[in-house]
Amino acid sequence: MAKKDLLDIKLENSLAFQIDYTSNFNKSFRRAFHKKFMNSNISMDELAILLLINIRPDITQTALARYMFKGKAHVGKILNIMEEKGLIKRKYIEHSNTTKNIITKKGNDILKQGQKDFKNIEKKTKDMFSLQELEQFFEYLKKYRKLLESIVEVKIK
Amino acid sequence: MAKKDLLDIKLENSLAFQIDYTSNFNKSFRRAFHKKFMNSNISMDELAILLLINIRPDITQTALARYMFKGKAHVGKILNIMEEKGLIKRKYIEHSNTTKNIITKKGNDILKQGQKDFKNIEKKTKDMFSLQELEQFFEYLKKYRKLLESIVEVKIK
DNA sequence: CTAAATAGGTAGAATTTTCTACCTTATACT
DNA sequence: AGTATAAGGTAGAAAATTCTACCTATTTAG
Repeated sequence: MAKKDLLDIKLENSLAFQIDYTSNFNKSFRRAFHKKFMNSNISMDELAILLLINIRPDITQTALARYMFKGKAHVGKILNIMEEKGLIKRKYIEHSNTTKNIITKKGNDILKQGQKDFKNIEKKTKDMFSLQELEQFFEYLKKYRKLLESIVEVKIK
Repeated sequence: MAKKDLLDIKLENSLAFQIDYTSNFNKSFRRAFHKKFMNSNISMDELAILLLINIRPDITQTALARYMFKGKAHVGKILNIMEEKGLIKRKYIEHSNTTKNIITKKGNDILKQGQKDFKNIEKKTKDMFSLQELEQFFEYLKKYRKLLESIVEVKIK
């Protein structure tokens, strides 16, 4: 297993490597999770979008992209697929040059299920991390992003 | 800016979202960093591979893949590109069914430069994080990966 | 009022990454 | 020895993501 090997190599002391490693791990997890539990054929990105729209019904596609740190073109494609799947309905708003994404009945059902799955993860999270630890963890992550920003400007298109 | 907006939305309290956000941020950073500083036309992945081979000259392609949490097919392709670029020389070892990747002079020069860039980041890291904080950060990341593992098995092909 | 700059959005090509299947060799087992 | 199983690798298709350029509408500044 990779994890054990990691102990005897210097690279593991590098924060950049650690984050990267976790980042890739996370990505693989998302895929595996999706395959195992999302019987409704929805990706984690799609679920994240449903969650975001649910909280902020008027969120624009560009704002979605910023939250998710993906390109707006990419998010637009995901949104189109979501409409094809019947999870949302896209409606162009003439006087504001934006498209409103409305969660359908089907989308809402899946959202509810997804929220359950999310809650499950959050429960597990709370079992493993105290509130204080969690706050600190967030703080570290934020600090790390700031660190990166201080080296080059990070932006999306 | 997305960062400010993040404050007034519940999703930001989710560890999964935070990690994901940082993960994407990190990826964008790598790209931006590469564009700005890696005048030698080498990607961060390629540099990571050089670093790994440098530490462990006999590392196999599959092991590389495990460290980097990518598929071995993908790493194989990166290695081929690296050979085309003249960073390494790939040499098939008959009696062991493995391919040894040897860093060339050119690869070594770039490695040296890359190590400098890395050191720079590590210096910045040490300015921002105390040793204790860093250890804790690593611990949190490890714990997070364990958390994910407890939900579904995460693996690469 | 008008021109320039900005923000939301889309299309299509290009790139990156993953997945699947397959080949070869080494190792384990009886 | 002989066979099953695992490990290192590769090829090619498929999927995900990014990039570039463009269009439209809105806002801003002179």
